[in-house]
Amino acid sequence: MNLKQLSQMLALSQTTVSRALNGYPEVNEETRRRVFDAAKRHGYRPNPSARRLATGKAGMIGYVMATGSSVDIDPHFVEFLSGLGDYARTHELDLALSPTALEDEETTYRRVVANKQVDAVYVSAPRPRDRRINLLQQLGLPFLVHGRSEGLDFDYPYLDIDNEGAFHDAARLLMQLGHRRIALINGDVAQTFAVHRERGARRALAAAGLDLPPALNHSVAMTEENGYRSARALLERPDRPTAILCSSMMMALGVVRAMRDLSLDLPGDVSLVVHDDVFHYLKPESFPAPLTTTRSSIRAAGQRIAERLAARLSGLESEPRGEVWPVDLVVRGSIAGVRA
Amino acid sequence: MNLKQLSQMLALSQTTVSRALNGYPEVNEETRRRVFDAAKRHGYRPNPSARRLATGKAGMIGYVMATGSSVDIDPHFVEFLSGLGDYARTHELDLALSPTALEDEETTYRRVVANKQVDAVYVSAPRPRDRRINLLQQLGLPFLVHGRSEGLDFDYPYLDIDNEGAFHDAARLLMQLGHRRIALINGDVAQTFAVHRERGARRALAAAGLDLPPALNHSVAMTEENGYRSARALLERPDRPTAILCSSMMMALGVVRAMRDLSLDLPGDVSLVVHDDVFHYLKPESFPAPLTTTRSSIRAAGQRIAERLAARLSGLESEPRGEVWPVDLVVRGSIAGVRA
DNA sequence: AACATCCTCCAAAGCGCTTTGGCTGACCCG
DNA sequence: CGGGTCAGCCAAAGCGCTTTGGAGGATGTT
Repeated sequence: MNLKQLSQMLALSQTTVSRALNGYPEVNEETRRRVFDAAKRHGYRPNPSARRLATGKAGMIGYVMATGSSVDIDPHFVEFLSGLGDYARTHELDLALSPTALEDEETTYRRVVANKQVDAVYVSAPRPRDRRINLLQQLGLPFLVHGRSEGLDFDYPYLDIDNEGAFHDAARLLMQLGHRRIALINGDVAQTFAVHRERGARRALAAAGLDLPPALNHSVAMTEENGYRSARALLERPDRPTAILCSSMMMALGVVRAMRDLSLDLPGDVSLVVHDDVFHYLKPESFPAPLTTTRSSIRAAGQRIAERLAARLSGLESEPRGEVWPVDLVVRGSIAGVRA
Repeated sequence: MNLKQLSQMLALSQTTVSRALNGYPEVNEETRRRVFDAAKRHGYRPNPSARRLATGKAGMIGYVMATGSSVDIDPHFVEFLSGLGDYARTHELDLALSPTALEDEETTYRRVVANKQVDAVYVSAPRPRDRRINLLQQLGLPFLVHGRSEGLDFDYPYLDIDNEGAFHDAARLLMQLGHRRIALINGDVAQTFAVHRERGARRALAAAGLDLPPALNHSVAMTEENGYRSARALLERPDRPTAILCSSMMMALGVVRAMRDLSLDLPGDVSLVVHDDVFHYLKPESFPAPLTTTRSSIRAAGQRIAERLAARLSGLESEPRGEVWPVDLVVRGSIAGVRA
């Protein structure tokens, strides 16, 4: 059943039927009603390909996904997708994933734009001076960044959490408990979130006249194994830190393993604060001591991003607004006052 | 730059240019060459929307993704996506994700088909008598199943690993080491893979005249917490099992936590074999004792599935062929002979 | 020399929708 | 009562591609 058939059925022109369905004002309400229910009765659905061709709108949001043997997609991505889906499914909004080699990212964005495959894209894991953002700005494709870049000379729409504030507060709390040697096991500082977390920790330390020496500042890919290695390196130092800030639950697994290997008690010997993105499959309570965490649901972020993206598509949102969510600091048993 | 412009440029008809580009035979090789390089020089790329409308082919593969508060997307999905992307990016094949509420799955599939949004779909996490497979068969949309269903009265294309064989071999190995009370902490038996794993374990046990009593047979969602709970329940029994087969690394984390809480030694008190889907962020070596695993890379499966899906799109593959991969049994330190 | 055959290429008709640019008749106003 | 306004509808022109149904020559056949 297509437009033509439907309009013949109703003894109306395609124009009128199309307009009725798309909510244009120049059609009698009575007629509109007739059209709507004939459409419903016959299960008419406009053909998206035809509509795309005519309007140039795709009705999809896109994601350019870098893959390849050197690229490990973040497990966070799934959680994010869940959130995106939560919103999108209620709006029949689909997501187009365009896989790309890391080095062809730019080409892929250009292809996606040239082909009008999507109306907007979201970009994740932004870096300082992220080239993708520059590119998208210049290509004029609507986008939304999950996270933030830095050092860009224009505004752009994003949704980020207050990573700096979170790690600042966490560090301050540790210092209030008497800790002075605090280490950071961070994600890759090529990514902005990691830069921000380091900055937050430093700011808190600086407020007490303290420093974050390179030896106590690790930046690695967020895997269990890297968490383990970093923790070993830190905890085997003669002046080992009495507290650790850790950027991911996965790495935290490695940290507690290292502590065990070294027979260190959590939180007796070392306090631990971890950032928790809220996974259903691994919770802060599942550790030798329940973890104190900076918590922010990545899934909720996915929902919000889909919502804003949809708003941009329908023209409800247009300014390059940044949105920063505060982060909960949830105190549990993995921190303690420093030993006398 | 569109077809019309390009053909004017070449003083040829659109027909000829289109045919030249699409490899039809009725065009002079000399002409074809001219066309090809004019196209390249001017960066001509056919507009996919137009092509879709004309041909009815979408050039995308689809995935109907159930989301919702009651649905937790599997972390395995990311790994799978990586694999799919590895292949797809070299072929400019995009993936369309259609989020859906669990209860609207059928509607969503129908929508996707009616809209001709994709040329084929893949379905994951199949269940016995999976209704999606029936539906797709009946709708005539090409598809490929990752995993297998059961109890269907027709053949369909799938890629699965030999879950039954894997758990059979693992159980047999444990018995060769003298174990007699072997427990299973399985995924949700509503899913076929879990059914197969149970079947494999049972078959091995039966060969030695042994049984898998309900008390030793747990089927739960594969989270750390569930792994912990199941392990606690098992290990607090007076006649606790001396070995555990576990369906996921995440659950295995819970298992070792339970063992620790109960001061049980791995592998001294309890042997452990775990299925490993090969994640970069959590490895079998990251456990109190390196885990003996049944190993099969889910990422490799993703690659292969993309490859077969592409073959189906281009008509190279058409029979409903099932493909079953053997699973490695990798022996590491988490198993030991049973104590005297 | 007349006719059949290829080989190349082309004009034009879709694919199903949106949108431009009217047209018609009812209603209002001076 | 003639002209203007406006609501409501329509025909037709795209959007950019593929594909059908030839057409025109060159070549080969008898």
